[in-house]
Amino acid sequence: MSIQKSLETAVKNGMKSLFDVEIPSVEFQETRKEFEGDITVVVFPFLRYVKGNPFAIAIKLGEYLKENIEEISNFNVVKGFLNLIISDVYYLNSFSEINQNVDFGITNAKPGDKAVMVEYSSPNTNKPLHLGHIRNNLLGYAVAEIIAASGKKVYKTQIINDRGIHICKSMLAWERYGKGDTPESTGLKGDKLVGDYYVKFDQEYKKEIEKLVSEGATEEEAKKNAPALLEAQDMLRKWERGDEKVVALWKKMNQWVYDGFEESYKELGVNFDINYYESNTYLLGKDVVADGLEKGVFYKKEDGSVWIDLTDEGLDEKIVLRADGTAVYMTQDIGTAIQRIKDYPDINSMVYTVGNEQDYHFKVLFLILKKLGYEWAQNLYHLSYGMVDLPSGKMKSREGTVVDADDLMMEMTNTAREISRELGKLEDYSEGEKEELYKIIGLGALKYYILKVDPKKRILFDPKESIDFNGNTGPFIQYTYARIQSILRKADFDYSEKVSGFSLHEKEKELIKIIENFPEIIRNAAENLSPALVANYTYDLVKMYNSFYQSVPILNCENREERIIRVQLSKQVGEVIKTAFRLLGIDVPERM
RNA sequence: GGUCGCGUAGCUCAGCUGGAUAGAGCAUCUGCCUUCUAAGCAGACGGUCACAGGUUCGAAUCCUGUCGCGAUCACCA
Repeated sequence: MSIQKSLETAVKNGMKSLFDVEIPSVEFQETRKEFEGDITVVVFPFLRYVKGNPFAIAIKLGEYLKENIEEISNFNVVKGFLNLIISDVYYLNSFSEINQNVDFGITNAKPGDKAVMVEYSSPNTNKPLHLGHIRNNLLGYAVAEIIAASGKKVYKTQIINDRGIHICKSMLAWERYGKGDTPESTGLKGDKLVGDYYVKFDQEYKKEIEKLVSEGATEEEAKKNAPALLEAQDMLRKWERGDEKVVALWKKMNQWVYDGFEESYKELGVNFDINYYESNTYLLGKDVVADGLEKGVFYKKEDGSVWIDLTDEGLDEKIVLRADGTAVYMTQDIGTAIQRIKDYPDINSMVYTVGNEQDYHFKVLFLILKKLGYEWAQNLYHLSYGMVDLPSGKMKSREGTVVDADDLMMEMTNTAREISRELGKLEDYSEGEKEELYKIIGLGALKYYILKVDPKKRILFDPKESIDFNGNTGPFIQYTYARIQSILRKADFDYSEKVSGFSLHEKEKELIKIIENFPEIIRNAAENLSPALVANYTYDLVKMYNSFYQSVPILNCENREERIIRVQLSKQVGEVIKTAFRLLGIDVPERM
């Protein structure tokens, strides 16, 4: 279907008939804009098979192609670069096909195909979501959407870390100092309320340590023996025994947190198909360990702990079960992975969206699953991303140096409101419509800001320098979309017919070329688990469209056929923007 | 110390499996709103692609080493 594909065989045939050589592959690239042409064949690699002057070979090949390939209207040669000029007819036909495709860019999953499970977010229930979670959620959600658009069924999931000492700390502090406070009574979001008690615990704990130290204890002893910690540990034991009172409190406070998270997720525009809870999964994996012992994948040390030796793979030995038979993090993750395949037999691939601090953990996890002989273990991916750092360093929730997710989203909306009011283009919108729009723009700015960066790079976020709304930003792209919609609203004539018989403007041709790439970009982004590829593609497209928009009249174009193709192009660009942004989880406005 | 990742313009980032004179945005400066939304467009300024070797017709891209930053190397999760 693509011209490149048919050109490849043509070039091979040409080399065969001209020089009697077999060329294994042909390298194409877009012709640089300082030269005339659309696609360039790099002739240098052929020198390995044909002796001679690259310039002369290129000329001969060019003549052959012009002669034999209908779409090639002309060519020129610069050094070893054969620049081919593709006829307008090709581009018009190609665009017409795209234009008729309602879901251009999207490949639908075929029934019976294997599915992918994408895990992201995976919060702790003792503190609210912060900027780091935002990156995680946006990446995970976008990657899930992109994989789905590339033709696979996707399940989105999160594993909620709802048990452990941290949540007991919040519970304890709430019991001690909470005086029965609830989200309703305080007006606080549930996750915020619980988070506050987590901080409160830490403060009290520190005070107790200081007190013990002043009474003569060493720092070590004080940390271990502070009453608050002992009580929290006691609470955890009670929880594990199923103590009714503790479990009830645990359920109540976790529910507050879930309600709070739900609000944040909704605001952020992400969702999940299935939730897993650690309270259900933390015991998983132990039987697998027994199985692995039998197979000889693991071995037991004298004290009874179970290990895997990965030194042959250049890694260390790693514990998979404690001497007392309890599970470690790794045990749990092994068990959970297997459980998921049991729960959803149609999946054979999983993507874990987790920060790069856990690179090692996932390397080991995947290796263990492979050694245990699960064939789906070949298709496990760690979508590893860099931390979001503040100028002051790492975010630490206990020290209060965090950028809260809800606050940040609200600030972005506020900024959008200010800018929008200043521009004053929406007098006829109702307050409700305006507020909705500010949210779309503010969140668009935030999401694009984070997603346009290669996931594996770390992001330095300076809260004092607000996120931009001009240039390579979400609002810039949204603005272009809105502009296009404005044109479409005004286009009160039938522009559905396929037109021809005129020569394409340079910008029109460039636009078609970029649009043609969209499906390839999605495939690429899915394969590389990189929404940034989609973001940057969209930017390039929009940049080109704006240039087109400024340099030619669209609705006011004299020639009827050209007017039609320009409106069609505008509409198509709008659709690609909309689709691309949908994959990134960003909305587009009709006006702004 | 071992392992992994990153290092491109003053700042934030693109640059696909090696290809022609390394591209955008922000910031600074110049132009463009009586025509379809100026959150825009056109242009100027700005680079020893961290450094040193190597591979080859050709290296920001691949390999090796050095330096810098980060992460990790828990019977924590």
